[in-house]
Amino acid sequence: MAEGAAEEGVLCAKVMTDEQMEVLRSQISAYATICEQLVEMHRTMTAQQDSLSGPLSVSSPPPHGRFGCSWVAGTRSSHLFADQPSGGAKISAKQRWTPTAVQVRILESIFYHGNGTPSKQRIKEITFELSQHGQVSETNVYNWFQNRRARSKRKQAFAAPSNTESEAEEESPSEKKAKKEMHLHDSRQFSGGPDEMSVCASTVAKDILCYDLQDKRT
Amino acid sequence: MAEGAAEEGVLCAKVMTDEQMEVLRSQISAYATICEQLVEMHRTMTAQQDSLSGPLSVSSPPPHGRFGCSWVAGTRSSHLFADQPSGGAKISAKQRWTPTAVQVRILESIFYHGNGTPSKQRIKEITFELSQHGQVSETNVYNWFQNRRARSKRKQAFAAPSNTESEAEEESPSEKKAKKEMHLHDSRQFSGGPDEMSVCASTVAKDILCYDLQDKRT
DNA sequence: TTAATATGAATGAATG
DNA sequence: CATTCATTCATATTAA
Repeated sequence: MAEGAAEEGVLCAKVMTDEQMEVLRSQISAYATICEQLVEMHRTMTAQQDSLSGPLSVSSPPPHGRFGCSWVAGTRSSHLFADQPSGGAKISAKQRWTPTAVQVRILESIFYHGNGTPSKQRIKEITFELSQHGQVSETNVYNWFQNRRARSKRKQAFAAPSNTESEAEEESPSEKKAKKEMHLHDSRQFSGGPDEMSVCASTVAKDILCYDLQDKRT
Repeated sequence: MAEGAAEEGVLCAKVMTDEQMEVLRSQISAYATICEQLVEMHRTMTAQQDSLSGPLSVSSPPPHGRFGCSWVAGTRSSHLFADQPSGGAKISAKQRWTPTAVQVRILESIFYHGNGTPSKQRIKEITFELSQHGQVSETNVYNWFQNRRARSKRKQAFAAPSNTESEAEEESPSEKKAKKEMHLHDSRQFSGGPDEMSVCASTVAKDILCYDLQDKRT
């Protein structure tokens, strides 16, 4: 259905009232926030499972110096196969590190902050901070920044050419995916047009709704 | 980008187009669904935690790529009505590039021709050629070759032992259909965990939940 | 509809 | 740093 909005003409100068806009914005934002909060809560709760609430056994929380199996941090575990004999050695499954949502957020934030080349020292710091939210190693952080840089750059290179949006083909009227390269920091406001609202909503404000949600769980 | 459109005050009987209405409905509905799923997951997890507490030491839960990444970070979904600029309403567009038959043929041909590593420049050329037969981006081409290479390698890994080995690749473009071996049902039971052997339980639980969740997204 | 497969895309890690 | 590899995720397509 390729329509170039030619018959529109007016181009929706205004199809929604401010009130409607406001309401919708709130609604969507609320949902987005709740979702995000839930994910975080879920993660936190699971982490807590580790320390407290161990009626059966205690299973050694990360003692000191060296954490047991740090490299098996964020095993994604797609399907059911997670039985890991926690005995002494079973290091047969080397899953790659998977940053948690919080970790990603932190990393993105730092990256966005403008440091293209974190020094060794900086890496250490970041690693430490991230370790508060999950297992990480300095190598992970290092790789992450490397990849991040490369990716950004390549995206830039690919996005440059004037992508003549010709007519849709009869076969694949698909649209090029546009990856968001925006790292919007915590701006607690929903300013901007409707375009922004979806983005803002998912990154802003997650303190208040937390309790609200906990109450809601029936 | 705040595109104004706020001080009109038309107040018509109909302030939203049907398309916009539809989009918003989908969006909100999607959020609602996600929230629902998350709440349920959280609740179930809480129950699990209560009954069988699995004090695993590490292994953060994986609310990551499965779904978390896709809607929290990814945002590949429709951008609300962020397409008012003459875009009209094609929110239900496909998100994944699907090469046309002709494009596939060309790609296969090039691939077979022996270019294992198309350079950036080569990518551009190929992209241009393909664009004569449908929409493509350089990223698409890049990914295609990446995937093609990996796939060839993998397929080759299995079928080779007792016949003409050291072969290049299958020349037939549509000869990639091959058998798939089952998932490795490697039941690795916890064998000899002397002490800490309560790690598996909770992990399994989480996996189930995760799986459940991802399955439900429809 | 559901399950299985094929395949485009995302990304951590490795290599030069 | 620049590319590439390997693994996994998400979705499109097809089969049961």
